[in-house]
Amino acid sequence: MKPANHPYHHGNLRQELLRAAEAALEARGVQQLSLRELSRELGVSHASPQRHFATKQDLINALATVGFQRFDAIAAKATAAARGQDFKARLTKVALAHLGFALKHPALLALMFEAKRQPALPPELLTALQSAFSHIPRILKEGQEAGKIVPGDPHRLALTIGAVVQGLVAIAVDGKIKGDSLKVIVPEVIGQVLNGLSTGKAKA
Amino acid sequence: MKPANHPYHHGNLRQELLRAAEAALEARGVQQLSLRELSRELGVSHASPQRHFATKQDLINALATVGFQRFDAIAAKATAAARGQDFKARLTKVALAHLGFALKHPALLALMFEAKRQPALPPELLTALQSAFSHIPRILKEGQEAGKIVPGDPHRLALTIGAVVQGLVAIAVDGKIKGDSLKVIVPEVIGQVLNGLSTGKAKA
DNA sequence: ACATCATTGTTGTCAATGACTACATTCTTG
DNA sequence: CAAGAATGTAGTCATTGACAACAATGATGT
Repeated sequence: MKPANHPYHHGNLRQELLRAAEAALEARGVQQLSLRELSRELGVSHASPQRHFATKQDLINALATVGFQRFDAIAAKATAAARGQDFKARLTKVALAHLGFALKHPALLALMFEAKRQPALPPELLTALQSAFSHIPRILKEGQEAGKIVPGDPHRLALTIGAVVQGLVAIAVDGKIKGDSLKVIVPEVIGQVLNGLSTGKAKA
Repeated sequence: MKPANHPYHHGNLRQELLRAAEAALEARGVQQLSLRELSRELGVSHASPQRHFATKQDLINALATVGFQRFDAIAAKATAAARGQDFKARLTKVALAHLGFALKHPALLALMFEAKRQPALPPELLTALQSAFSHIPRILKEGQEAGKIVPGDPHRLALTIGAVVQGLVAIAVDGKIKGDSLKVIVPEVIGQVLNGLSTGKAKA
């Protein structure tokens, strides 16, 4: 009846739903996320989301998946940009990339980590997740092979750095680190930790 | 009508609600938490929770508050038990206490951190939260005053250690650290980081 | 071209939920 | 022991997620 408004087939509903959902998520939180409200917002019927997300949890999982994919893309770009640079510089770049993402999309990040806790992770979510968390261990492994840091179990070393970055992210999201000081604090913290892991003891 | 079953006044409904809510939380997740279901479980009417928690969010906030209080108590006990011990030992004890709590109550911890993200924190929640996170900075400050670690800004140092512990917690909750190896890994990671922060460079 | 069928969107409905109101029972306290 | 505060109950409402039956569009093979 209203082909002027929109054709019967939206044509891009899935993407729009994800977009609107992310906006609503950042604005009102996960608890307030309502499929029907999203439908209203997009001018579609209340049942149309079902064609793209069988259940509300599926929409949430899809949100988490694209979140991890973006997370991954940003980290990959950061490592690429730092190619050839100092080992520590690369690590710092990736950490900053993580933090930048966290500060830009705090609610999405929270949703991502909540989704990670699901007992049965959807395969795509698992893939996106693994890829997103592969960068730091890879850089560490390279640094280890170059003899820059203590040998030991690479898994544990990655754990240490991963813990630091993850913790920094959690703290930064809480607003405990003011925006600009990030570029100062992150290299400092990374430096302190690397200092404890490095083979040579150059700096004080 | 049924004084045999239970008296008109439950007498302890608030506590029981919190208990049942925590159980349901760990069993089925926050999303599935239902006030009516809790009421049924406790054999009370569907409206009775309102007398104790005006809104569902209030129940969640109360859950988060008791969570932080327990968190705080455990950390306090750990520091007390390690009184007089090595600086590093005390830090490790607190970190282990944090991790122990996290592994015992993963869903509650997730809820706590989600609750922390609320724009307007209830005062009691804020108090409990601040108290729970006061232990590591205090130990660090003591260590700093004793000249064990680099002077610098104490806030930043606390940030570093806090980040590490928080990160370890997040990783441990994911099951990435198998139960027993905690006692090995945590001191190791703490040692590595402290190594980067310490004034003297004793160990390799 | 065009019939067939899968996609995608719509309307209608249902049970469950959180919140609200009016009312009942019990406890407290002056 | 009377008055009122606490606490619990029954009833109701709008909203929600899920489901089913149906409609419109798009794609495919011949």
